[in-house]
Amino acid sequence: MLNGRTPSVKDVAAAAGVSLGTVSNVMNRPEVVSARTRERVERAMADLGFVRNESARQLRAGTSRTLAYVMLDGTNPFFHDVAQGIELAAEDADLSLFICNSNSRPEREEAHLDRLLQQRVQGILITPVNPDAPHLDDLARRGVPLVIVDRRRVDESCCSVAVDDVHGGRIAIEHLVEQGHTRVAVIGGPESLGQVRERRQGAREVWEELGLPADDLVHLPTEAMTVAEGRSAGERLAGLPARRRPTAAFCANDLLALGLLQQGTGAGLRVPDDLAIVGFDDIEFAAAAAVPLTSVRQPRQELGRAAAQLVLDEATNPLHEHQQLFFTPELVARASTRRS
Amino acid sequence: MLNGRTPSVKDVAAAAGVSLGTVSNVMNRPEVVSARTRERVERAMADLGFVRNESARQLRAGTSRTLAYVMLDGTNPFFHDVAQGIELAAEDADLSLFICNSNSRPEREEAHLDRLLQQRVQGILITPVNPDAPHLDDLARRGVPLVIVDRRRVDESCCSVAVDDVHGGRIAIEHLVEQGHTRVAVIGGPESLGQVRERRQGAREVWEELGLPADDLVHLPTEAMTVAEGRSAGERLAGLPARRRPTAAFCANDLLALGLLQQGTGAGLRVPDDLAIVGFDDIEFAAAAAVPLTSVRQPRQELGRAAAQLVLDEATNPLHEHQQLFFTPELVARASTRRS
DNA sequence: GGCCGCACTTGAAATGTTTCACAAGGGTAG
DNA sequence: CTACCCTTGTGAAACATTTCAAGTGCGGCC
Repeated sequence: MLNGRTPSVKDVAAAAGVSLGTVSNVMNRPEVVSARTRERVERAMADLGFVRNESARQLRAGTSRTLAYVMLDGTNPFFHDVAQGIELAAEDADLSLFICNSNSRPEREEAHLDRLLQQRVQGILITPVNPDAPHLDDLARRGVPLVIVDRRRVDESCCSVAVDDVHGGRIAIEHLVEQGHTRVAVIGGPESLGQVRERRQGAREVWEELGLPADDLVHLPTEAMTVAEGRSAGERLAGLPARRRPTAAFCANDLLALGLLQQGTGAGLRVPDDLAIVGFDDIEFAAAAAVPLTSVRQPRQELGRAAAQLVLDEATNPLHEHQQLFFTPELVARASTRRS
Repeated sequence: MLNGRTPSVKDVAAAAGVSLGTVSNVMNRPEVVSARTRERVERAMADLGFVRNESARQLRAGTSRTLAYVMLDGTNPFFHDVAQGIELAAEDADLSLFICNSNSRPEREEAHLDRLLQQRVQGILITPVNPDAPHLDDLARRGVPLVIVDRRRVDESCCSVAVDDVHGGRIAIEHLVEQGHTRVAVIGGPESLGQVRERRQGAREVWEELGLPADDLVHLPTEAMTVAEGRSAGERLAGLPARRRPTAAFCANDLLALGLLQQGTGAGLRVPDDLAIVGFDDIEFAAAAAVPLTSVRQPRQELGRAAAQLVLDEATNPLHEHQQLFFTPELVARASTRRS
């Protein structure tokens, strides 16, 4: 009778000798069906190996049971920690999480968003290539709950969860100056990333406030935030004339810092004595580096969890108002800046 | 007329003055509809901001456009590289990829599989906690295309893609012995992981073949394959009496190796002079460690890509036969074993 | 003029679930 | 005995799409 098909509620109903509606009730409101029938239906389900068809459920209900996170860069563990935080919150709300990766390419990002729209996901969390891109407005206009993670829009037209990057830049530099450094490199790029700009801005602010000469805060731009680019920055650093060469570096993220660390030690520098290094994000590998890395810690999982809560609020609470959540990063001092 | 709803084909049809069927044709077989009508329909779609409802499509078509990968441990970058390979293949086939993470917990794994079944995904790729678990049989019996990644079943009852772990263990030890080591630690666990067993088995085989005393291959079990466990193994290693203490360690994965490396250098050991280290997987951070790590390289992305191709074959080719794909790992020698 | 074939379009059926108004039956209060 | 309620179960409608057999109109050909 099933001739190979996967069984449907109809088959279960037939097998248990009840109506469709009753089977549905067993699944969705078991309290309204008598113990005897319920048992009979459950038995039939087990016998037939029934599995509810989520598409049909969703079609009827008009809403899916999934959230989605579009991450910016799958090679950076930071985003996986954020995703983990989201997943925990999603699990609590009994939702699935769809994880996508734009790999910093706007066209991939758009393709993913398109798919997610088609899937009618309940809400979208995203660390966008460009938080002010117009296709994000489209989403908001469509009424899809949307939260921007680890960035924010200038016009605050949707929720966002981020860290105070300017402050992060400040505490990194304060720490280095406290350690006695007076010539510091600031490494990061591309300039199009708001975070790079803000972290550097924080650095510059403090530098100025401390009355240090602007020339001694050396800006080394990179093309991406990767280990490889960190190494390349290290080479450029080594190429500077000795009297201009910084004794410390503040990297806009930990991957850059790890690359720099590797290149430096490979070239015979002692860290931190010849070159002190501060990273940003405090990914797990920062602490596990052979010279454990001082880093500006972002509450990675917490970021994700908070973002998920915002998106759920937007999805379920009619009185929802957009919020810009801010976390304050902290400096975690480790061996890479500790004077021996 | 739409009163807030998101527009459906029906609305588009009305707006364009055609029937439902025609709108559907514009989307799915544009060649059968005249240029004029097509244009009119497309205009209507754009005006209304129509987005196809994937649930309805899927319900009618009976098949979804998604694959899923259930990874074992989200904190290990290795699995993300595998996922990346799968994603590339999925993208080529115009499919979405659902990424889940079981975090090595069987109950999370089952919960994820349940969900995926409900979603009627086209195929499932999984790095299971236990490849021989009966719930995997269920999937196969249900006819869901299934590929096991980086493990294999003893009964070969479904496709799998893996690396020859015994061989990996062999080349790691061969390399260390070539470098002159005659007392070597083998670090890894828990024993329930087939890979740990096989990598160690390869190590033992070579050790024996070379006629070295069994006692000098020291087994240090760990509770998990994490950086933290690597550090703890390092402490135990340091606690051994000097004349029994190995001069080299083969770790069952790179996270352990990184932990060991960190603990060792922190305790003042010189790597590789006092302690040589070989890891396994060759994750990106292995090369980027401050003492770049010698590692047994798995073709991570390739593994994922091949697995995706197998699952697609099973999903689309009626003549599909289960295959056990094997890749041969290679040793990548770096500073952590190079005698200075 | 009638017929055929072609290019395009239509409308209804089907997919699997949930919901909801309603029915049936049994118990209870009046 | 009746009227009512409560519990339990029913069956049809609705969701948005795709598919397919059938229909429409048109031009050409005999």
